Amino acid sequence: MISTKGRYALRVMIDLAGQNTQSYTPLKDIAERQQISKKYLEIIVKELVTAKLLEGVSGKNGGYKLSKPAEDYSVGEILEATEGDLSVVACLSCGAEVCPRAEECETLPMWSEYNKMVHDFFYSKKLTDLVKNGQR
Amino acid sequence: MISTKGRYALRVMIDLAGQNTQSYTPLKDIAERQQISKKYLEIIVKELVTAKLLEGVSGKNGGYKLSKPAEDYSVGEILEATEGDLSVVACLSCGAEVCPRAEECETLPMWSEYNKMVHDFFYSKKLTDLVKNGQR
DNA sequence: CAATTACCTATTGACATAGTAGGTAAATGA
DNA sequence: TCATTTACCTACTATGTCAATAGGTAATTG
Repeated sequence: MISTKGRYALRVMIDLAGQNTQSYTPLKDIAERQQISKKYLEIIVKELVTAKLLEGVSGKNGGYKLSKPAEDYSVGEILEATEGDLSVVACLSCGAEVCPRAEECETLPMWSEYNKMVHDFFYSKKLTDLVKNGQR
Repeated sequence: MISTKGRYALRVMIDLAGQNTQSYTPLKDIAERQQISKKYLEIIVKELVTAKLLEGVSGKNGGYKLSKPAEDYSVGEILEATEGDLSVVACLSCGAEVCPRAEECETLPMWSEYNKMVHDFFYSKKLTDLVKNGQR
């Protein structure tokens, strides 16, 4: 289940993709437009900055902007920055210890297949695909 | 993320699919074969019985058995019985209140598409598909 | 009637989720 | 220089879920 964190992150990115690409947009404006608590967004946006998906600047006329062209973002990278690993089962997570039953596990092949499907879905989906859908 | 509950449920079902279809298999045996705490399995199996996927009988020679032929089970129905709704975002869950932003939501179409993909994946996957994979 | 089995209620510790509260640091414009 | 605006930082909290464990009762059979 995708949590609000990842979903809000996506909405922030979509919002920023619709703004002027040169100037910085204050979080306050985004929070108002998206109807999301600004305080909570601070946490989320911070993670996006850490992941280098956004740039932030303090002070008057400061705010956030995309760190690359909107069409270069996949939904997958945005979700992973906030939700962490997109793995669908624990034993396929990045840092997971190797399961001793892996060889004989009857369900592992299905989980791998599912994992790949989910990964491919979100990485082939681009941020700009969403903006277009919304404007229709 | 699929939790242990759903994953264990699936392994119980696979285990039972490999047993005699007429007799009842005690949970103790399944727990030993699958290396899962019997106490924890009790909770899971109970939900499978409630969902009519399994039949249980008390007493000597009692235990559990499938309530229909193995090939008639989809992975989806087993997961939903234990994990609850397979919905990938809160606003697409069964009993969710209608989101007031649904009309203008730029992300909803993608979540719907994702939801359908996940649903189709698990409902087209059959219990017997897994057993075959494991025996290979 | 004793053994075996399912079935039932309650509790626990650890962790995640979805925030809130109240500050400090940096940049700008007057 | 200084007030304002903004990001950035640390800490806290309430609620809920996960993954079990504990200790019973009820049903069935030999």
